[in-house]
Amino acid sequence: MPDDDHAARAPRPARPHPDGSGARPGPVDGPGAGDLAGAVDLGIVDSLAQLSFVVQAALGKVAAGHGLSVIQLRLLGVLRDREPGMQELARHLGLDKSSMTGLVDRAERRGLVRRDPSPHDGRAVRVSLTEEGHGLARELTAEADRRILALTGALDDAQRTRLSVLASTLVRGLSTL
Amino acid sequence: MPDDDHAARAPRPARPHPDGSGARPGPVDGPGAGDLAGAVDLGIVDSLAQLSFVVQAALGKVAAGHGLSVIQLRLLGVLRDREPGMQELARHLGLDKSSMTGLVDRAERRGLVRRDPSPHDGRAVRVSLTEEGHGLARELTAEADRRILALTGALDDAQRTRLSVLASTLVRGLSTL
DNA sequence: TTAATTTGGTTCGTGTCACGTACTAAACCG
DNA sequence: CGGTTTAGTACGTGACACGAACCAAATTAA
Repeated sequence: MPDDDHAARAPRPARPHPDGSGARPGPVDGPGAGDLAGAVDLGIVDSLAQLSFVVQAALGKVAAGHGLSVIQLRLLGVLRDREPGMQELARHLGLDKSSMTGLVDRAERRGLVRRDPSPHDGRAVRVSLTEEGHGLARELTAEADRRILALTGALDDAQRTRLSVLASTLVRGLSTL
Repeated sequence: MPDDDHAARAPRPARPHPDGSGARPGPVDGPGAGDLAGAVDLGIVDSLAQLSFVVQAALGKVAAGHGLSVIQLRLLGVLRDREPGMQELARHLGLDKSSMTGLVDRAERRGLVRRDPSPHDGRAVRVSLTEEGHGLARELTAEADRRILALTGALDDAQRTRLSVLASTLVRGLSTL
């Protein structure tokens, strides 16, 4: 097989799907947004939902290629430039602290991550990447770049840039609440 | 915390995060894309990755609000305008057929979904929404609309439309491979 | 300083999700 | 008719996530 599926694990919608269909009446889609010439517009909601599934699927494949889950990939990503405690890690990933134990346990068992006692706080732990973890993180980053870039194949450079700026603006707008 | 979160259940990164950080050196980011005036541009890869997590988180909260997972929400979404067999359902969701049994079992147990024998094929099953399932699907759709729309708060109408068109184009470009 | 409380982490039990393998039965092919 | 595909299920395994309970160090209060 070329590259696509079969690698398998983690969600990957062969056929995209927002939270459902794809050919639907269009719920909110405010004003008469769409129906330009031959342009497609699923509406902001469906388009973003579908896009998110597509991107997640891409990340899932990258991770699966190395026997990892998306959450493990995220973990490595966070640790690339940080050395947080379990609590902080949980906040970064949006998980409960009790979920972190197992997550880090599994990563540690694979030799990707290390747990060191915090110098300042007797209870705390500092989680960091091992050498192997760093290497893998680099690979994953590169592959994710390639895969996600490939997804934008239908766009020309100008469109890609616009999309990037819009998405960045949106995301920034949230974190800067 | 500002935001809201706490609703809780199912994956939901309160703080966005692509595959990791957020303040990173920027891996591939091709040419000298970013750094326009005051504009932010995380690069196409990071922006899409982060966006996907944000959207997924939003969908996760919608689902969690009704005691569902994202995948269950997707299931209901697919079934809104379809009455597929287990196999076809698996294709739509990008899952293995063996995963479907449990997924549908749980949905059925909650009274959201029904399994009827196919009239034409003695082995096959037709999965469909119950009345309750339809009602819930409608609610979820409406809430997802609201939530995702809210995410785009940092964008004006023109930007929202552009984002929608670009995302649609990207997604369409994939399904039309 | 001691007592009470907050904070960082782990443990445990439960439920969901997804996989792969194995298996039954109906449908199809030759 | 016999052999093969096809639709679904059953079973065992492992990852993931949660909440509640718990310990120990750290911080605050009395």
